[in-house]
Amino acid sequence: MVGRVMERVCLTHPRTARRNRSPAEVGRRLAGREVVNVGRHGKLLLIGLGDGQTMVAHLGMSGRFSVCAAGADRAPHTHFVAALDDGAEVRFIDPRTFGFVAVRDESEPDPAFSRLGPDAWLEAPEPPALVRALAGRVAPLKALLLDQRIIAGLGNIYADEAMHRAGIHPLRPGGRLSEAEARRLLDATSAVLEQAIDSGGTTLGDLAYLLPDGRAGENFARLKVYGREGEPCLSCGVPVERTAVRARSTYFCPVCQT
DNA sequence: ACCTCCCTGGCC
DNA sequence: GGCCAGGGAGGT
Repeated sequence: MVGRVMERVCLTHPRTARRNRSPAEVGRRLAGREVVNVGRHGKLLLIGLGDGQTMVAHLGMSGRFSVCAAGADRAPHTHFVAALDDGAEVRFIDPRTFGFVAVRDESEPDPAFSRLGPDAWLEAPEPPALVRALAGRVAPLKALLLDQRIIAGLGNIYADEAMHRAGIHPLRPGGRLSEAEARRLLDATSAVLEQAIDSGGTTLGDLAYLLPDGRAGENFARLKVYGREGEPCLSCGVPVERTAVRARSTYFCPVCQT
């Protein structure tokens, strides 16, 4: 993708372009730009365009990117299409429109983009730093793991998986995590993400998430607790339980996680 | 620091 | 026909 030029860019849905003034503005500012580098911070995809410009995208709940031939059939809910100079098209498909595609200039920083904590995969904190970040917090650890200002990149599935792997209960007050537990949690986070990445990500039954070539990720079969309410814990055999934290389903083993 | 809302497909 | 899924913003 690096070195490709987005010759024509078309956005149609106002919600997909909501981080800028209009779909037309995003299209206009991206058209003709070359992809200089591709990065990521937490759940934000960062496409460097040079000259202080960055294309920023978030998949939200149901968004996915597709890279295909320019003439290929267009899936429903295709809200962004960029025609590249090699004949391919990059498309953003997002039924629920929780995702977005934006363009920003470094000279006009958006506060919403600058509050992210360290990336969970690329720059995970050391245990003492995590303990400090959680000090005094009484909110359940699960809620704090979903707070992108503390650690960026964990969503509902991987937060549950990491806490299970670390043997820590999701309702534990965040401030009551020892340094040893913080180390276990960070090691677990790293292992859970590595496995998910190696597996191509977690495609659920709704097929909302797919790889850019259309294949499904294989990580669903490797989940230990998420979506397994009532099924035996793979470590101890006790039924996995489900509760709600901040209106998010939270799966855990009542025996393995303390 | 918490609650509500946004949005659609799939499912009961 | 109504409910559920959930990342993040905004309001209280």
